[in-house]
Amino acid sequence: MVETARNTRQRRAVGAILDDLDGFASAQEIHDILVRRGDKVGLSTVYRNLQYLVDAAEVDSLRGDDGEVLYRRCSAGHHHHLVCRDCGRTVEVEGPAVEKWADRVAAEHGFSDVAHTLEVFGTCSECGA
Amino acid sequence: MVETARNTRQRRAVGAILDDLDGFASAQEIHDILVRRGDKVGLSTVYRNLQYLVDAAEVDSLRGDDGEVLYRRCSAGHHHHLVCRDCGRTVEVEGPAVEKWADRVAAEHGFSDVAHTLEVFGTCSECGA
DNA sequence: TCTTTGATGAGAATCATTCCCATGAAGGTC
DNA sequence: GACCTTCATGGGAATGATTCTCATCAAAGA
Repeated sequence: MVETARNTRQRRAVGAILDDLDGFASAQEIHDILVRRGDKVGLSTVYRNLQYLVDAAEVDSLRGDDGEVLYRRCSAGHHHHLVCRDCGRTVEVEGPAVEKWADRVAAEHGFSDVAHTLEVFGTCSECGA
Repeated sequence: MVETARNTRQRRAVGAILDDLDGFASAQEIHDILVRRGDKVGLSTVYRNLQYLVDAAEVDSLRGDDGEVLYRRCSAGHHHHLVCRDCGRTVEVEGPAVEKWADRVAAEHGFSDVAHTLEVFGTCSECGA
């Protein structure tokens, strides 16, 4: 018998929130939304399911300024984020030049097995008004 | 009378550790080194002084995978880091093209007040052997 | 030496996140 | 549908980094 992830009410609820969200949100925020909405889901369960989704590459996570981890459903493939630090609104962006730069710089210094993190933060046009 | 930062024993001790370190270290690690060395410095004081140094741009900080904040004395000016994920050895690198790319992308999407985080991780030549 | 005032430190407080474990419910099987 | 196995859940405790509090200390100037 093959092990499959169970399709629980709670897992569906977390997924539904992520579908509705435009930008990144913390586990606590997602939990708050669920509670306000009337879905009873434990905080531990929210964390667990977010982690499942991250492992399954269905959700991207990044760390905000204050160290909180933020989550967002994202498209496949390597990309970076332009995030509004006020409202969290996010634009996925690509930077082929950056990828090449990182690889080149690493190679120049003899580093192998290279990875990089790159996020751009700013204030979006709406929040800046 | 002008307000100046006082040159305390504890502040000098934290600075001395940073001078000796090659790579990034956490506040707790720095505190451990001080204690082992026999310098009696409170943990709060280590945090405070590191924060002073960061504010004074004498020290760079970044967040490791586990969310811990790491500190390292760095040269002035905007730069990024190529960090060995095994031994922590760090090379400061510059990427003017990346800066421009980030600003351009942000501007294209109407974002203002732009900042970015970029760190490159890899395995250095020594650790890769 | 004396005074002023920022600096220190020990522990409490905070906050996100993870752990624990008794209970619940998917999903397969008959 | 009843049953069983096993993973999922949840609520509260535990963890761990960081910050806060505040009584006490010690720079640095007068």
